[in-house]
Amino acid sequence: MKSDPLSAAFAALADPTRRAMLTRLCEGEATVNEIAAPFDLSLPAISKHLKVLEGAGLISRGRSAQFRPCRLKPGPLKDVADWVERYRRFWDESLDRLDNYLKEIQHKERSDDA
Amino acid sequence: MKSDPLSAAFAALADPTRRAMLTRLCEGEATVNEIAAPFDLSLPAISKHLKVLEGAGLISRGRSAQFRPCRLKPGPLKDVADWVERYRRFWDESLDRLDNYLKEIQHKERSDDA
DNA sequence: TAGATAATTAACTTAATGGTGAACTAGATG
DNA sequence: CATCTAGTTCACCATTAAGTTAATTATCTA
Repeated sequence: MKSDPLSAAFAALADPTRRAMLTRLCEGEATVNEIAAPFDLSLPAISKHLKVLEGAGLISRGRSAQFRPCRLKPGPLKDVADWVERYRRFWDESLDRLDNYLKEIQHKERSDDA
Repeated sequence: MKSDPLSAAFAALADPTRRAMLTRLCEGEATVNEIAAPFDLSLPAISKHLKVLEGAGLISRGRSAQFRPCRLKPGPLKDVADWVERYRRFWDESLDRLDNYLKEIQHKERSDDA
């Protein structure tokens, strides 16, 4: 993994387990065991995933008693969104082209029917 | 790397070299050597990066003579944008909170002055 | 045909990732 | 104090990633 923050964010998001963890944290703070519950993974594996998310700045962790509650830190998600947004015109254009193509096809088929 | 398309897209984007390649392709089609030029990397390394991008569906490659021109295929970028967008309210909220916090601080400092 | 150019494939090294079980730390509670 | 709960760290293993040089394929051109 490269060390720049944006690369770290993308790398952290490249794992479906970690994305699911973030989705879970949308509902609010959760302990490690709560986060672990849906996954068929050992606790050390969960702990490592959380460390990756924390390293990317996507979550932060507190302490209360023997719990280490995690919460979402959306900063890097905004950076990812900003980076990707610069390409919006391309997919908008592509969809336009697809749309035009489909219309063209339909038009042609209608002419064929006639 | 996980095999689902969204994970593949995030993983492909987790490398600054590959992100720079995509940025280059915003300007239009380019050959492998053109893409390689700005980087201090061997051609096989470039070739591998392009294969990762192609595998993630982020570029497509044609052929004309001995050239293999690459072009941007923005589909997966839209999927990434869609995934990340679901978190927008969180960073908006955070910025709101930061904004409120800063206003509070300023207000407090003003009271201190008084 | 011979050789130059564009790019990929092969074989290999090194480092990082993702997982495990076992041992450990910290705090709550009988 | 003894023990249970929450979670991390350690030591290890298998797989994948990212890079290299050398060899190979495909196409154009003298």
